[in-house]
Amino acid sequence: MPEPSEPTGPPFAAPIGTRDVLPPDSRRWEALVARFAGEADRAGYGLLLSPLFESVGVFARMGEGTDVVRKEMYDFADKGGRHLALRPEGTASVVRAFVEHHPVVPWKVWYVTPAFRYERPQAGRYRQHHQVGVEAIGSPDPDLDVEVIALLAGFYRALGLEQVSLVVNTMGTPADRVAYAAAVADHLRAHLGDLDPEDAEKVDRHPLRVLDSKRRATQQVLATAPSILDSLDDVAVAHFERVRAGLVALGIAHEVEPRLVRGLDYYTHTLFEFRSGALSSAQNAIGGGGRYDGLVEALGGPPTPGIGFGAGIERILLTCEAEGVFSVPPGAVDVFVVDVTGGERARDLTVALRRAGLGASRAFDARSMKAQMKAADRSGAAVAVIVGPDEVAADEITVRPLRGGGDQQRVASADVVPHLRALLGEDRP
RNA sequence: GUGGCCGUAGCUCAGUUGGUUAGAGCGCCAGGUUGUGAUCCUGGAUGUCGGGGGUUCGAAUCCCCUCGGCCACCCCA
Repeated sequence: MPEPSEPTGPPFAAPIGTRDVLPPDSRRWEALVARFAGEADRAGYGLLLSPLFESVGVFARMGEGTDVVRKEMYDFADKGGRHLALRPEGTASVVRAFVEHHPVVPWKVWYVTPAFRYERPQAGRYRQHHQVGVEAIGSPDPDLDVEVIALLAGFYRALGLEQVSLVVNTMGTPADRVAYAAAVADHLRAHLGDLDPEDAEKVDRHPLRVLDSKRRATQQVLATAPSILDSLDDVAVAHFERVRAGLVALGIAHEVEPRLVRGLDYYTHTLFEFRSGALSSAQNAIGGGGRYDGLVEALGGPPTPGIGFGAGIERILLTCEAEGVFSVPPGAVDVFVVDVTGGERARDLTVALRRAGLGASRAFDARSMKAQMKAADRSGAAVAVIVGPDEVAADEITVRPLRGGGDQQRVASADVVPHLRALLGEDRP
């Protein structure tokens, strides 16, 4: 027992950068995930469930030079001394599972998962955020790139979002990528003194990351940097052309941004990012991905191409709010049982109604009828079923519509379920 | 990791140049005669003013530390 003089209050709160999502807000999450699942299912993608933590090496394959690997991972040693890490993004685990189970290709899966990164939180950025995503592994066909991009574009559209733009780029073949990185590094080294100091540090470690720097000094140097589009081989050009043609054919507006790099090292060929024009914060990337034709091999599998995307649930919901779309009504049961005879009848009737397929709730603690009716109203139920001494004596119950009018009436106990079904509509179970 | 702003009831916020038992709206709870919600009326509970320390006769108000939130950089979803 705390001393009266000691400060009270909860000793614990959700860790920095994390949050609880409570009802009714969580309804939006349910609905968003259900919508995504629907889109993915219809495109032939199956749900993949995989562990939230992996050997740290699985994620390290994202690139030793990336921030996500270098300083943002939640890694730890378990009691057996294994070096593990909480998933910082979705793709690596999927690829690991692919290598482990060698399914028939193309392997098309979707997922919904938390992702953990040790960063300073701000608007639209959390230490635990959540992503939905898909991966399609085993085919180099550029039309698969188009399918994946179209899937995400269709998801945004299904939510009602309109202020979403798509930028695409290509990193070319793995060889192109290496050659281009070298060319960029050469260029940057030639102008090392003119670069922003922060960016200058990255030149050796990760020259491509410098390309999308927003720093003014660096921008000057970048103006004369070589473009990836000039150093692609024929295969890469053909791939990119086919992807763009597919997007055009499907009416998916997009722009080519040759400086688009994205944070993960494994990308080859197609790279894309969806941005919201409705978010005021700097965190406007609401989904992105690309092709990773070397990653399966890096995780110990045979040379196998792959492509996928991840999309951030928090940011998507922020965008929906900003655009005023995808509002989800609060959950509601069909029936609320009010019992002022002690509660046994409410106990039995709610379960009976649920067994009959109806949504039913009730009040507890033997509260007054007024209080129970208040709770009934708050529950969102369409009707209240009232049980009092009179009803018990007559072996009846009272059915009272709570919205949309209609008079209450007494119904024989045996007829409750059919009566409610009729009242609630023909589409009821 | 760097910098700026902020932290008062469950929620949104007032709190005058530091001055008596810290307020409002919403929400919650209970009443408004004997069994009926959403409207209306009345009443009530809840905060040791994020936490700790300091200055002062006196601190929600000033100072320091700390925790947390927000915003920008960075990075990304």
